[in-house]
Amino acid sequence: MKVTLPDGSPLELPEGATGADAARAIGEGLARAALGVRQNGDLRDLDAPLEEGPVEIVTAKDPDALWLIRHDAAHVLATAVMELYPGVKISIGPPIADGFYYDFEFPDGVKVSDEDFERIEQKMREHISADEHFERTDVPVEEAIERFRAEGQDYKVELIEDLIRDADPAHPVETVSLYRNGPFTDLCRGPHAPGTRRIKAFKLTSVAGAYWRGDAARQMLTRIYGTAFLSKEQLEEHVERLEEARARDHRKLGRELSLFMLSDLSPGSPFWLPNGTHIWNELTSLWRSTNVERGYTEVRTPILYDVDLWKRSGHWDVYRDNMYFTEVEGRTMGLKPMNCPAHCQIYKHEQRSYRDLPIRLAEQGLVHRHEPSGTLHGVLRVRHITQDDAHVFCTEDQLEEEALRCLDFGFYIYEQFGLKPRLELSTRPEKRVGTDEMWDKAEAALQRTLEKNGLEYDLNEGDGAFYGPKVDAHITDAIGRSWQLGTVQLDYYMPERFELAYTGADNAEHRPVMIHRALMGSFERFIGILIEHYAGEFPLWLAPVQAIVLPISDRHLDYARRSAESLREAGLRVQVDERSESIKKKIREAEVLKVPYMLVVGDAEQESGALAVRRHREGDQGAQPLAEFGERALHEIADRR
RNA sequence: GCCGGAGUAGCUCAGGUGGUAGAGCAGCGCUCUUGUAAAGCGCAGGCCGUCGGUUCGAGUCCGACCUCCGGCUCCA
Repeated sequence: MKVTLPDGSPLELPEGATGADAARAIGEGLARAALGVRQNGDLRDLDAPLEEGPVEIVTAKDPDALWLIRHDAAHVLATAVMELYPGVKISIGPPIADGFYYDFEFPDGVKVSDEDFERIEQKMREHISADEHFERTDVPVEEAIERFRAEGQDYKVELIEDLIRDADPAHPVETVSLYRNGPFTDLCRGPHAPGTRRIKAFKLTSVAGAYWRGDAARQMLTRIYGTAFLSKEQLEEHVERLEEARARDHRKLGRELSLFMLSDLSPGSPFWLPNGTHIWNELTSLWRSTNVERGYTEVRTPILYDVDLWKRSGHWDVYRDNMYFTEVEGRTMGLKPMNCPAHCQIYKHEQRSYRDLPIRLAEQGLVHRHEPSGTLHGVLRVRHITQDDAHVFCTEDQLEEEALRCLDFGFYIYEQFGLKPRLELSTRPEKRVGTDEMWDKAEAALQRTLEKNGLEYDLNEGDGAFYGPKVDAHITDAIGRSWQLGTVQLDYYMPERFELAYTGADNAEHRPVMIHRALMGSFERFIGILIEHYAGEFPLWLAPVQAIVLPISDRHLDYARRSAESLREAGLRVQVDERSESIKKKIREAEVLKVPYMLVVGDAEQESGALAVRRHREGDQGAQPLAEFGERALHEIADRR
């Protein structure tokens, strides 16, 4: 048979040759380095028979190599756990972005914690040094079911039964593949590296609960996470990267830089300290000025409403469990979890003409959502949420144009911070309102908007809001979690529920369409993301303390104070370190607090009316006249650099 | 909400098998008056998350609850 190598050169092999044969034919070194083989875009076992055509030998250099050995490592983990914990049931164990995991159901009363890792890792090492071969066999489904049932591996039985059930009737599933390494056999699609020894470095990282099949109504399994690499150095680098990431965790920086605090007395509700409030206020003023520029008008609405409003809006039916209610004088009131019903009230307050549309109402909307206790996370997931919310009321004809404006606005905002979120288009869910024509139109409008502007996005089918499709902007935090920032949602439903109307040119009543839109998402989350994005080293315009004056000794205090005062008058946030500490210490502390400018003043500066400017991280910039420094700083702020 | 782990001074952390708490940094006081990442000495600081139980005696053992951490489900 004939195969072609990536460089185009042909290779003649005997009939039934495998990837391993091909590698050996090319060279003994490649044969040793080979982990798998790729044909027609599929990764396959090295000892699987080849097909005619192009072939690629996968080695450690291949981007898929990590995926392979992490998958191997998951099997080795299960091997070790099966030996150490008789009676354990195994479910699934895939490779993931940073490593792998395996989900187990341990026998009653057995709890696994990270203290058990050493023992498990030890057992894993034994199986790795034995270099157990991954051997694939394809067996009839009945046989596989029999086998796993006899072993009491109910999850495997369920997996196979589902495979059969979900198969395309034209191609029923007749066999499944099993992979055996040493004493352990697992239901597995493969592929695997030739042997366990290819796992050069691994480490178990954490244990956690995980629902079987991701379904909260089903069994909670124990998930063991780990990671694996092709060399010890890679593993060490990975551990280092994790530590660096932890250093920019917004919860740590929030405390160290005195940005916000959290209290047991109001879980999920940040207290913004003076430093954090400065950042908040800068964002507010950016928000306010850009909203005005783009034709929005700002409104303010209550946070507490009669429950009738929530019944009318549909929130009572679908969102009640996440809302806070209180009773006053026999009347049930609910804290708003969203601002849309409030803005609908404002829309309804006046008679509207088609000439008025689009009406764009913006609000720093304070909403409360009772987020499940286990989901709270610093300022990224809170119960007290201040959205940079807006609702655009427009005609159907205006919908596409308005959606585009919203997205464009979002990008403008993200650009100010150098953020590059991923976009997701979510389409009609199963449970929805409105006609198919409406959905067709709304989805097409959003999609056209994205594509016309050459925006890349992932399609998230069936994940839209019950009233309309949406485009979300997502961003990843320091520890790899993904968060939704902005959202643009088209809505035909709310105007219906609230009987919103406008008089058209035809003098008849028409129903407007609504766009719900938040760009930062919430100030809380956005600031959290910014803290991590900048690792606490904010650009000058956001920095809570923009400059700190550091007198060399007490006799320079007066000049220090006067300099600070003059810079404050120019509009800068400036402090003075008045303590009788050494200049070294004052500098060190200002550096640790990531203050952008340190202004050292001693005899020389006092005499010439200057400041010895030190930039955070960059060091001494030399002396500058006070006025000149002020000018430069103000320019830097204006440019939002 | 679910599974697992944790809660000791403002912060970071020590306190085998029960005998009424300790360090560094921060804070305060004194000395030093300093030129670009930590001067020295001293002092003060804790209902050991909350409530209940076991015990002569609980930071340590048991239970419940609260909060936090890592995941899962859910979400801006």
